[in-house]
Amino acid sequence: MSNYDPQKIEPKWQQYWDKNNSFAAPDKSAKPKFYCLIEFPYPSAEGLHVGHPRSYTALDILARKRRMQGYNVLYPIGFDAFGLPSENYAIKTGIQPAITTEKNIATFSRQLKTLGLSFDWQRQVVTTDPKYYKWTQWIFLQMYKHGLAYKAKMAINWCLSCKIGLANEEVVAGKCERCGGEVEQREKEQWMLKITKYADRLIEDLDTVDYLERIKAQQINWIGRSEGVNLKNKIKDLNIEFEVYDSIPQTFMAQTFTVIAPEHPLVEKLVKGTKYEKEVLEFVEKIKKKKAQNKFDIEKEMEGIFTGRYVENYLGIGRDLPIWVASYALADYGTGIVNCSVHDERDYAFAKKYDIPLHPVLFPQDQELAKKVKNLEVFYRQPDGILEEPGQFKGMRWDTAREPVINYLDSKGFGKRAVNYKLRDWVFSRQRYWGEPIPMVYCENCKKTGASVDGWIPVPEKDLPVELPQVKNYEPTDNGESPLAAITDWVNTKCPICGGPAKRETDTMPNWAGSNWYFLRYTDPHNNKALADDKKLEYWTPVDWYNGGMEHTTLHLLYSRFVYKFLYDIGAVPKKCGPEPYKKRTSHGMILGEGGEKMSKSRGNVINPDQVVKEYGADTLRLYEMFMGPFDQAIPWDTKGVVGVRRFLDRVYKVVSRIAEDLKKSEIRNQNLESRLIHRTIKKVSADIETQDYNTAVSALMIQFNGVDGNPDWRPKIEEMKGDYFCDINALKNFLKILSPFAPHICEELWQMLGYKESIFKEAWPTYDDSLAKEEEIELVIQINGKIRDKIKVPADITEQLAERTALESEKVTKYLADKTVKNVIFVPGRLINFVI
RNA sequence: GCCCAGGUGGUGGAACUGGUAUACACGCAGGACUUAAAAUCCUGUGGCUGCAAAGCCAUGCGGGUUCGAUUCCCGCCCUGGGCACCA
Repeated sequence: MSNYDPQKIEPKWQQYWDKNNSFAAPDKSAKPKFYCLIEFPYPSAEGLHVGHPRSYTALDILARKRRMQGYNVLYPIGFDAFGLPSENYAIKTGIQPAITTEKNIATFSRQLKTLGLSFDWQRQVVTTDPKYYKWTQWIFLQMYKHGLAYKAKMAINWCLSCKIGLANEEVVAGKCERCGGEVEQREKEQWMLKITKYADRLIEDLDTVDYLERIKAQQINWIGRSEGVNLKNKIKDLNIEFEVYDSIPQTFMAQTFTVIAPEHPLVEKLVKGTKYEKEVLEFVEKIKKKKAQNKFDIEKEMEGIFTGRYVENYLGIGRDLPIWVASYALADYGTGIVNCSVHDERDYAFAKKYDIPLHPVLFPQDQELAKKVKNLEVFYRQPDGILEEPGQFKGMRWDTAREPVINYLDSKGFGKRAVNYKLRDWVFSRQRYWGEPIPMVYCENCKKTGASVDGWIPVPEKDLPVELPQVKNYEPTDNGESPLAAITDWVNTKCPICGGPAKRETDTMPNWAGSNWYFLRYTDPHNNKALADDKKLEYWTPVDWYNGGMEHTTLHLLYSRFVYKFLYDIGAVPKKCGPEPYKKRTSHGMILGEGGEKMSKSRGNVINPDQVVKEYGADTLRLYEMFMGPFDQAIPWDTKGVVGVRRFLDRVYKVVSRIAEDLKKSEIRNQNLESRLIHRTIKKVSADIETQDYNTAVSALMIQFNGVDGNPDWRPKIEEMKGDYFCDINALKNFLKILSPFAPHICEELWQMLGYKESIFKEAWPTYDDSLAKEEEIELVIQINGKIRDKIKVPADITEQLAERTALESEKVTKYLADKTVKNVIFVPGRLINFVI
């Protein structure tokens, strides 16, 4: 009898699977298909993190189970390899990002392979491969042709230390998400993608998919749809009309002033040539500077200045509204101008500060409070508040008045229904080297001749990919241009329309560009003619189950849904695939360091998966990560827990290998020991995998092996394993089969020891008999007034009468019931009987 | 402030649809084996009182509904995640 040695058996089975192509997914099969997906990693120099295997193992378990259940399973892997770290490393060392990336991918691949994950490696995709990013560029061109990609001068978030423009999503609490450095606002021409056009569908179609509720909630929140009215306004003494967005127009009669965002282009026109001009423009500059530094505290530093202008006869009610520039007005939401009233908390505070007249029209029932509202002593807005104005809505509640008021404003021509979103269009340019070149050229001549409106011309599809040239200097420039701008050979090109001199776009795409659509490429990774073949897309898409980090909910997950919908609309993805890319989306929790803090190099609490595999084995690592706690929660690493799991596998190996040996020597007899436990375990493990309760699945496997109260009813105990003894081999086989997705190597090994020639993964997933999965005998709890007084062993299907009679025989019960009247008896079949006295 | 999770032993955590709170694992204590240690195996292990039998108290806090509440309702407190001047 040899001891469990994962270092020996794990590489052996990894090679076996590799050699036999065990997990290759054929594009045609009589079996039903199942596509499960994990977020492909960024191949960082640090190598694999213990967080990676948490998600990968979870879906590996699912993939292996589905194969055993008779599905044709696609479980692919690839690398999202564009990104800043490689480029920053290149800046420091001069080593090309392509070289670093290749090295890192090799490391990642090696590490992933030691974990025994059942990926189809032949379908690997790498986003930095020109054969891949050809199609990333192609998608951009389609967006451009359909008017979804456009260039705009934008105030962008500029990270002073990375020297790069950041999307709103990359700015966290006013700091750069990557480096934590200061972010300021800069004006720059940027390529934008019109994701806002899909905002409604991105919300509505969430109803058709099976995502965790919190994921849906977060996406809806992020998109931030708001319904209201755009009200018409005219500036007094100037022939300028404008609209303001109002999402709570019930109180329109209360509006007494207007605020405009400091960055709004209209500000200049308002004050031009007036005595207010100098002061207002100085104020605007001051606020802009403050905003840029993100040192703005709204509460304390709400600031404003009067422009000297008025809205004329607001909605025809005879009131002129003074127009103020206010620090709290946003330039890029609604129209950047707001009509304000006492019934908005911020407006109220602002008006109080600058002594602007207010006019309440909404009052509480409570007379005391109503008086205070009237005297402008408090801010007030409640759903059950009663409207005072205008006359036709007098006496209506604030909440029920909403729709009638909107209809009224609409019918009077004061304004039109409008919808606004918090979601902004997606800034798609980066002034960086290590990304997909944006396939556009600029031709001065074509702009003059009118062949192109703005001079921008898409690179013809036949010339794709626009390959990234090699550069010597990776440092981005302070003027905000990509390092590519310095490669004149590359920048200077011919115009595809007129053939004259033209210049290439030197910005590159953000690193989400490649991950937007990688799951489509897996279906047909080597296609040269299309991003993927229609037939293959139809067969595999949509993804059946996608697991990934919660941190990607508003970034990658939303972006890729958008891009997919676009591809679906233009027919690049066949209609048969449906309008949503992922049927089901789940999310795993982070693995924290042993102290409960985030793992990081600086804290010195990083656990290296290689080390764990070397010391305890991949099966132990896998099983431990599944056992450590609820899959969707953050959990600190605990090396002691790893030891516990390893002990379990040691015992399994010891017992099963011994049984296998003795079977060969005919010292053991196979006998059906009628274990009910195995039925229960199969049921529990099967269900838990589906609901991602991996921790309780592992617990059930441990109970199966150790037995209830340490008495396994299907196998001999170790001390009984001598001479002539019995084992329920069928139960043993089933145990190994349901353990195998969790700990594949040890199960293959033991399976082979038991004398089977084929891989255990060719076996069918075990079934169970539901009637046997139930307990035969139960402990019936006897309660008196809800307090437990005794427990008796009875058959599980005991009737109420019998249960009551048996219970009354208990001494403990009679003691309590003596000289008491039983008022009521509650019987819960299979659980308890409760006497109410 | 708003949205979403969550709060259970010394630790990670378990508990069906309102029905035995603390499964499984770690740790700890004791024992077996050993010259010894490690490993392994066995036993015990929520708290308090008690020699014991037994009893009482325990799922963040305070109420409520119920024969019975970790689970449902109301009001708080705390932790984590997301959003945050969105008119």
